[in-house]
Amino acid sequence: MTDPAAYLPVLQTGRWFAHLPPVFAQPLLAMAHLRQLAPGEVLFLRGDAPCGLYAVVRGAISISGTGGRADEARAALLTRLEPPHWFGEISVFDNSARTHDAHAAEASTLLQIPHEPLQAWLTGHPQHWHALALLLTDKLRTAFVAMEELALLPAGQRLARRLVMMAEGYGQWTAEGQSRRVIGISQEQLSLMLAISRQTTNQILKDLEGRALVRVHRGEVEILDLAALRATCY
Amino acid sequence: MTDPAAYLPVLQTGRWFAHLPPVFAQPLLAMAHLRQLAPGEVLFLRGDAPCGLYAVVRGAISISGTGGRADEARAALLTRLEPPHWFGEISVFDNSARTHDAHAAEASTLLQIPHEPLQAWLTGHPQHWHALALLLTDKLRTAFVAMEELALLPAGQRLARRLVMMAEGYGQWTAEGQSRRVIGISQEQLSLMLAISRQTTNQILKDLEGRALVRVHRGEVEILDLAALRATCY
DNA sequence: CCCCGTCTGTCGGGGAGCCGACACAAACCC
DNA sequence: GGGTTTGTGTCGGCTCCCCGACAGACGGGG
Repeated sequence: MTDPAAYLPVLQTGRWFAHLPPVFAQPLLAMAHLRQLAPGEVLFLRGDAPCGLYAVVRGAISISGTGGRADEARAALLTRLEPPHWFGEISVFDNSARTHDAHAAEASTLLQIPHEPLQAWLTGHPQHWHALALLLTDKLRTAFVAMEELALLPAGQRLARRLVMMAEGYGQWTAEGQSRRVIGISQEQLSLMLAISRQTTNQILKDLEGRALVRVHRGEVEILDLAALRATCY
Repeated sequence: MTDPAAYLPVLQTGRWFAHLPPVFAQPLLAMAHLRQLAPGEVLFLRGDAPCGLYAVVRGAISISGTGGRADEARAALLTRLEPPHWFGEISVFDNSARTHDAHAAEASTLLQIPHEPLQAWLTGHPQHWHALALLLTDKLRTAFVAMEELALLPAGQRLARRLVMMAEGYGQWTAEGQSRRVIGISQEQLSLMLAISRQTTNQILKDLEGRALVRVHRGEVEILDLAALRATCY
């Protein structure tokens, strides 16, 4: 499977790509290269020069921030991107350094639209900057919600909300109302995403399990009652 | 002073507007209306329909989020926008509801570029979507930094960093290395921006004052030693 | 199969920061 | 000028959550 177009069905499950006009979607695919990543392999690091736009079509990519200086170990995990998420668009717009580290959480396949060809094509078809900018507004709206939750909500509600969001693909799926039953993530990683300690995360999950809202397995959380889970967020 | 062009000198002090090509800057000004706001007056609320793009040219606008439901009193203050800040661009791009409330923190003057004329003009000149999107990337980068600080840093360092950012106009000024000596904001508002209680904010400020980094007045913080203040952030 | 690395479950101590309370000072308004 | 409103300074109790510690469970590789 060396043809990016083979992943069209996956890409179509994403809200952004599915709504793209064909005159933009087709050139995007035509410019795309396939990129295979082994588990743990680094795609780019904070501060790196722009290298293009990416889409996850298989596996999962961890987006994290190395807290300040290199000698400081504490890292914040921002999110975990699964198909059909697009990312890396900030540098496409402002031509500046990467804001975060990106590395493969598991064996993954990416579509890469390299920086220079993309810039050249957009220069010739500037009306499509608008559609591309919708990736930015999506992320900005998500970031605002996350900030507010981080500032105002106690750990339990933050965790519950994040589980709901992850179960629903962060609202990026084409299909309305659909949700994933099993979320594949370790408690450790979950705690890093929420700025909660691993121990507290475990405690909250156990509480949710006791209330029959989720079931906890090794390396994954199974959603038993999404509606009730959403209700605990208030 | 009823002509938007009269505020050109103010606008030119902003990084974004100053770097705009004249073929975009001039039509922007031509479409702009002046808007006067009394202290406390509401410009728009979370959930409102798009009403255009704004620039602060006098006074200050508070951007805040009403935490979830109306009956819940706790509100997070996101930021305080002073000249020559532009804002409101998210809705310009995705045509969706406002993410935050905006109200005048003091008597203010705004430039408003109404939604429909702006959309129409951009449809005719789509290459300028790119420049407009730089407002989005600026805010996204700022939001990422804020999220990481909120997640990882203790209250004291967060406060120190925010003071530095405010003294430097959030990096939006054309002039390099310049900074404001006095920041006009009450401790109450400062605490809301940082998700710190009013009492703790006061305690930290008093500590900084004891170390001769700032001086605290009623409704304002005076920066005495910006370099030393920046050093306390690590 | 067994070993070892990773993940999970749980306890208890300690601390940062929240919250209610209250006194006081500065601006503001008739 | 007197009363009101808004902002500042400060205390002590309390709570949520962090953190170190450790034991057990699972799973993958030699």
